[in-house]
Amino acid sequence: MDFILEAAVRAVKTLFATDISKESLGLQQTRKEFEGEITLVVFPLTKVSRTSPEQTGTAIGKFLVNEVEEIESFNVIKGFLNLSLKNSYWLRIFYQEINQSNFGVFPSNGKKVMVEYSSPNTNKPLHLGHVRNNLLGYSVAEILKANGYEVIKANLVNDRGIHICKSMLAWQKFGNGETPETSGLKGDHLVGKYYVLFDQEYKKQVEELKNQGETEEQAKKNAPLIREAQEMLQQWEQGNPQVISLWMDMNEWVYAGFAETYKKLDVDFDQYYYESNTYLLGKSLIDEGLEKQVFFKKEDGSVWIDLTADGLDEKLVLRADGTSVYMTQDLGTAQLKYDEYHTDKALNVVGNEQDYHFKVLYLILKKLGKTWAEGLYHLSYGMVDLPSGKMKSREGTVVDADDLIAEMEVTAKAQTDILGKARDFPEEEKQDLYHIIGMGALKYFLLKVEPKKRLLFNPNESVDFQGHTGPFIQYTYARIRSVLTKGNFISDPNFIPVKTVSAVEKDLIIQLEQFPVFLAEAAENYSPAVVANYVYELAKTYNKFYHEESILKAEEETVKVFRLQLSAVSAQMIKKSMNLLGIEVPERM
RNA sequence: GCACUUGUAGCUCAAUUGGAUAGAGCACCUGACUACGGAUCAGGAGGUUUGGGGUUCGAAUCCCUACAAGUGCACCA
Repeated sequence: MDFILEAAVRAVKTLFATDISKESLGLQQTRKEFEGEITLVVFPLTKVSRTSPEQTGTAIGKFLVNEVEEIESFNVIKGFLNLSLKNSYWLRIFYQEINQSNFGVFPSNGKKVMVEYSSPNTNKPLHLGHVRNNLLGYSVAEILKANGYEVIKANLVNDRGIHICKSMLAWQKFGNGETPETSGLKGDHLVGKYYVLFDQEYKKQVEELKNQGETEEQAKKNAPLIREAQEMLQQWEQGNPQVISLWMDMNEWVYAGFAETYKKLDVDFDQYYYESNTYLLGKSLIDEGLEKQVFFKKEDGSVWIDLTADGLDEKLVLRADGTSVYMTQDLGTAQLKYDEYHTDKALNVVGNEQDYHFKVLYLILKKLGKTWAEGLYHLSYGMVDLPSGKMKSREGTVVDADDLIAEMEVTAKAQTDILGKARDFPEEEKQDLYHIIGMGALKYFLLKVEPKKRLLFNPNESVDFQGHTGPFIQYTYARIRSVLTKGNFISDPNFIPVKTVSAVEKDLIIQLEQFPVFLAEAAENYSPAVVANYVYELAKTYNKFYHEESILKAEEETVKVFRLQLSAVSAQMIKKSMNLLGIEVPERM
């Protein structure tokens, strides 16, 4: 559309004797209710034209029709100059851009980005909140890849700390040697069971102590179970062989469980980091900071940074006993990641409860003089809430990831059975289909919302399969595939181009042409929701086209071929967009 | 208490980054198949964009203020 802007600049210079920049002009798609495809907003130009918006628009419109070959006609409504472009222009866009194999493919931009996501604790199975994280991280990584970045997907596993010791201790005390094999439980669920059990037993002890006259605070500190857990953590840090061995066993169970869930979610990682390896790393950075006088030491030996000048607090970066805190560790991990990959950007996909932490983390790194810290970004997303409020794993009010996935497949099967379309599919294809549709519904549901907004999930109302949903888009794809098959479509370079296009066809071409724009916007905003909304609009436009124009019974063979080509490209763009969201599309459903 | 985020139809979400009469889906009502796949399409009804000020030719969007919800403010991670 640059040529229109350039012509408009010339128009302003000729008509009003003023130089303006292209950037100061606003082009937008013409609203559906008006004639035309492209609209120039002329309000800002009335200052230099010194006439009404209507007169200004008309003057520029006349100039453009005369000067620009591709512009067919114009109309002015209020301060909006609506331009209609010639059929030949839209057909050229279709044949020379959209219908080429490299359409929508961004060349490498030579930049490297790491996307850290998932980052689970190893003391309990994944729940709906983690699902949102995983889908977001995966999708953003794919979107960046499609924008020409080299992407490294990383998973920082939180495999150490007091919470793991709680599961370990409960297992030791009450587990009777239970394993995933003997219990038939998925490893992460088995470990999670003991995490819950710990909490239950711990609460009992606290109650007992309170009955004996201790305050709540005292009781929470003095309960034998928590003391034992703390002791276990100390032993872990000292390398006690029994504790380490138990820790390794239970972590293995959890990893096996996670691997299964990741597979079902279809997410993957190029690099794993383990906090048990990285938690000590930050200490050299603490020394560095002390040397540079970015940090200061208090009398008790603890190390702090004063961020009050930046409107934040004083923040502890190293304990008095010399052990590392969360911040120490994350400073170290950030440095480690940079040293290994020298990335231009690095994202942390982490919930918005940690907004403050990352703000501080990035600021500290900048103060330490790490220029690469400019490329760090916290992709913060809202919590997933239930109608009853927040999910709490210890109170059993979580929506478990594995249960949810299974339920989605059951619902997908039920829907498919009602419609009866897959009745004679082979059994294996049916199973695949239920998974594709169920996950399509779930993933689309979670990704169509802007990341930073909180998400309400009602487990009692199953996720929709109609309307603004994943299955709607999948259906559109499957139907196109069906038409292409029936029309014996093979992409043939020796086609005869058509000369005219209908209104819907034009809409569809415009929609398709927008793909790279939205793809770039999705990357800029780190927002899969942009892609989700785009592909929905595209599917809707295609469906309208499908209903209004006959493809296989087109008036002429050339028109039929054109419509098949248009359909084929639409299918490709739908598939491509859905894949960016981590959603598969079925060939039939 | 302080800080950050959010507030749009009954419900779930959009709004080309300040542009036209605020758009979709679900739910509700009315239509469209002797079929290129009805998980679709066409139409109806539904709004003081939380309230109040301000900036602007123009505000859901920017500023101020009040309210509501969420999150954070550990020598936990």
